[in-house]
Amino acid sequence: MTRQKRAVAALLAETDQFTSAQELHARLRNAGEKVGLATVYNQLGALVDAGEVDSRRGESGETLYRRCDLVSHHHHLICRHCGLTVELSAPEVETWARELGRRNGFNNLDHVLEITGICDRCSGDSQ
Amino acid sequence: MTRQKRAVAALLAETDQFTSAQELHARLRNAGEKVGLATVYNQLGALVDAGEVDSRRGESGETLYRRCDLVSHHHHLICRHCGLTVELSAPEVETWARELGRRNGFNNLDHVLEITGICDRCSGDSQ
DNA sequence: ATCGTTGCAAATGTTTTGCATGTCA
DNA sequence: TGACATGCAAAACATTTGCAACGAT
Repeated sequence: MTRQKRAVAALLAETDQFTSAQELHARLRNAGEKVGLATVYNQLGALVDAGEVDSRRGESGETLYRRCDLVSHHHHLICRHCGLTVELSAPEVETWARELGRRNGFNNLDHVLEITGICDRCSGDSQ
Repeated sequence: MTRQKRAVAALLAETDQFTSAQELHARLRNAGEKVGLATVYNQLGALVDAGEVDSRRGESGETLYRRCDLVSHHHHLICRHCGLTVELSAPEVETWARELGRRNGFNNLDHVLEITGICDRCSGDSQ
């Protein structure tokens, strides 16, 4: 358990939006933490493998990371404006996806579902 | 309407798996077509904007392209082994996603759903 | 002391861009 | 001809890797 490991974990714990490795690294640097970019990538990869962090690809191609609130399989509802993220359980969709895959002759099914929109806070604002 | 434009469109027409720009370019070259990589990217971008081609990000980070069969909003069921792709309409999921977003105070909802699995052909094979 | 972690710098791979050239209409 | 498409080479990114120095236990 190194200082860098702790720093990355701590930053993720207080961030509830999907964030790129580059940005997390920049924030750590700004906060005075001396952490290498490669280490940030390393840690994020490890945390994803450990199931403690979710990752997804942003539109611009970078990988975005966020700590997991739900332990089990879940989906995200994400505000396109401010990045606010709500984690969703969706049993109906799970069943539906598995069933539909099976009906098409597929095994070993998995799926990714992501809902995006503008949250009420951002809709309300003049933003 | 240039020769290159036609070549890219023709290749996409006869390809029904998601394919990277790099690979499409390589195939065009192998087929004797003289097309620049930048032009392939250009064309693919234009076709995506025109709604004639779907794009998604592969696991390794590149963008994959495939001609659209369905004009309207739809989803994909993709074989992780051979890349076989089935286009799906899923009204239940559309409604569900919109409703769930609204219930969380989101407007302007959109979503992405992708189901992956191993198709029967690939399951059957020793592959 | 040992062994995994770190972090720089360089490599990798994809996509974009600048700009001179070619080509369609 | 005149505007736009092309395509090379170089730039711009995100990410990975090699490897020597470092630090936790």
